[in-house]
Amino acid sequence: MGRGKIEIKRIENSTNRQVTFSKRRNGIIKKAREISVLCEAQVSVVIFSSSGKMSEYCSPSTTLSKVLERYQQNSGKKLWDAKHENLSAEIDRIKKENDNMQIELRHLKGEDLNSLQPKELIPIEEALQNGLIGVRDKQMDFLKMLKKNEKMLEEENERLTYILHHQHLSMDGNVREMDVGYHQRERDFNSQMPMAFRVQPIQPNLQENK
Amino acid sequence: MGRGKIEIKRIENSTNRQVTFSKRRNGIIKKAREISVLCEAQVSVVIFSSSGKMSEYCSPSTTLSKVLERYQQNSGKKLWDAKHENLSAEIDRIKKENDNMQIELRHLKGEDLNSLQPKELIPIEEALQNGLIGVRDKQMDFLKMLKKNEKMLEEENERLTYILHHQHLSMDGNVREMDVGYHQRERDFNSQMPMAFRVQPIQPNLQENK
DNA sequence: ATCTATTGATAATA
DNA sequence: TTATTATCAATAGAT
Repeated sequence: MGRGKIEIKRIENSTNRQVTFSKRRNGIIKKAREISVLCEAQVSVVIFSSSGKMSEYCSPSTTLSKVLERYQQNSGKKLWDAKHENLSAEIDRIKKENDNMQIELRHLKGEDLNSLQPKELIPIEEALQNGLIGVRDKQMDFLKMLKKNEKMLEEENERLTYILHHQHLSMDGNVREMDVGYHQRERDFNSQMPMAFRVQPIQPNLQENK
Repeated sequence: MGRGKIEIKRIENSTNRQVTFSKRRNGIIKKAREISVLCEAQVSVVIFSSSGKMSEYCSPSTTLSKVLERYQQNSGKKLWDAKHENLSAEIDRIKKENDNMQIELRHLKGEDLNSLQPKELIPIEEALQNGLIGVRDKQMDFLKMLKKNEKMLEEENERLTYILHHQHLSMDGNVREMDVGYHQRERDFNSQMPMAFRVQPIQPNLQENK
């Protein structure tokens, strides 16, 4: 259909090829539109030129996603399942990990022990003992920090009291102003100290045995 | 193109519509094939008739999946991401659960405690103590079972010894045959007992404190 | 892009 | 569905 018949094989002339692509692509999309209207068909067309330019057509009654969904149902072929399966496999893997940890946690909390053999209780007991040792060591560390902090504060207090006392002796300054100065200094002292070292309102239970 | 021009609008006659669908579908697929060859284009066509019959064409140099992958890259549109996102969201959810359990486990094992405040150590300590109580209770249960089992065996032994003794007194039977009979009876006794109650070669550590 | 001779597609029909 | 064929539509090559 043109000034001469052409063989259906690659058009060597690049310009011709591009021109022909444009014309035929328009033709295909027009045909797709027509069959959609004439026959109530659902059509999707995706075309990439050799240079990578994309064209598409999709019937107005649908979307490419819907067409492809239907394609998968109809053909049984899988378009995206490689990816889906990867994701699903990962989910399974993580869930299994999850279950194992859940079991381990329950055992450490003393639950579901009936399914275990006496032999299996030993490593759990050891883990719990080690854990308890670790936690109590840490609590002892905190206790030491608190003691140290307390001592520092006491010393600072002493120092400040000493200064205050000397100022009382050496001049007739306003006592209320001195008081403000004292609190200011204390605030600075605390704000330079890392959180963990400050006096906490809550005292953790630091007894070795309850 | 035909015996008469037609308007591009739904063909009311169902038979005509079906015939026209067939012809035009073939036409489109032929055109798709031709542009693929002539212009080195990558084409995918999916057509559903109004009756639901599916037809497809895809350039031989590619697959529908690849075309669609390219489509997504090129257009930025998302074809399957609803599903992907569901799966990805689940993965994220489970991973988070996983991480939390991992942290809990590490804490219970006395690891990574430096990131915790003193206050946070308390529930961990309590959990460990409870766990230890649970495990040791279970071990005590096993111990009691073993003791009970031992006692039963001792009593049975006593009984058998008694019988053996009486038989020695009352008749001149072959001692070796009696011995076989004794072992046979013991085997029956053991095989009727659940696994957990039998004497285990490994003795769990049942001390309250190491 | 636009033109147009020519081929190709297809509507009506069987 | 397939075949025929008169017509219309698409397009190859030229501009």
